[in-house]
Amino acid sequence: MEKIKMDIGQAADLFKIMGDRTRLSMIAMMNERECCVCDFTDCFQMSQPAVSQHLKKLRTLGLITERKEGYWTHLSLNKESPFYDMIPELIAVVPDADAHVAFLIASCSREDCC
Amino acid sequence: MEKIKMDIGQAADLFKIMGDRTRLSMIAMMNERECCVCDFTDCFQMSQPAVSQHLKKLRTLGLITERKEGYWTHLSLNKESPFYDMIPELIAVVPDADAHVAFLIASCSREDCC
DNA sequence: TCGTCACATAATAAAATGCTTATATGGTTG
DNA sequence: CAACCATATAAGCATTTTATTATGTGACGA
Repeated sequence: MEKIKMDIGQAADLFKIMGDRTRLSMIAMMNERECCVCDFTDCFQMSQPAVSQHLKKLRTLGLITERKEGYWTHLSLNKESPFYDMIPELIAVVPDADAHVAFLIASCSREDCC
Repeated sequence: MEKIKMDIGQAADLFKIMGDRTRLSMIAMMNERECCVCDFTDCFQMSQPAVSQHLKKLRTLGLITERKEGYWTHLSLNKESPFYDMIPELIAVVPDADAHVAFLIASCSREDCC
């Protein structure tokens, strides 16, 4: 196991990515289970390209991995990321994150996916 | 003791404020000890007004309190803030935060203050 | 009382952010 | 092959962020 190398600037980059309600929710949801892109377009009240661009930021930071299957793209937190271990701990600090995630996941109502 | 009320949007606001290297460092330093504004102008390679504007954001979120004494303004994390309990936990998640804070505090080299 | 010190505020400019609509892409299905 | 579906990318735009320089303010000390 390699030693994690991270300076405070990289930590700030992670906080910055999490400093948006939509992305924080996405991360918290993926912390619970693998999610399809369509889950996110279902959950959040914004256009599909807006969701896609938030995902791009998560990808650029190396936070997520994808698995394509038929029509759908399934997203997970990237186990190889140096941030991977931090994420559950950061989410755990947020009061009522569990309830919020449960609510969001319940509102992903596609039957033909996920 | 009142129950903390916080939705995910407010948590995102906190992450956003911490999503800047300078402010994250300031918060981590104040998590260690009370700091003077001059500590920050010493530590960070930017103008005094830039430091002042970062502090304004921390104030606007209600994250800090001040104590004036002679020339100097001493800053602490605000115990009344709903975020107060979260901060040490969030800082604890950042690898090597301790070493970084120690380095920064060591570089605050005023002898007539703090 | 006048200059100085720590700090805040104003004004401004450059860059980044986050949305929108329109369009492209690549696998799927008929 | 052709239409379709999930998703990405491009382009445009308003807003926000973050720095800089210049200036204001109020406490302190000679």
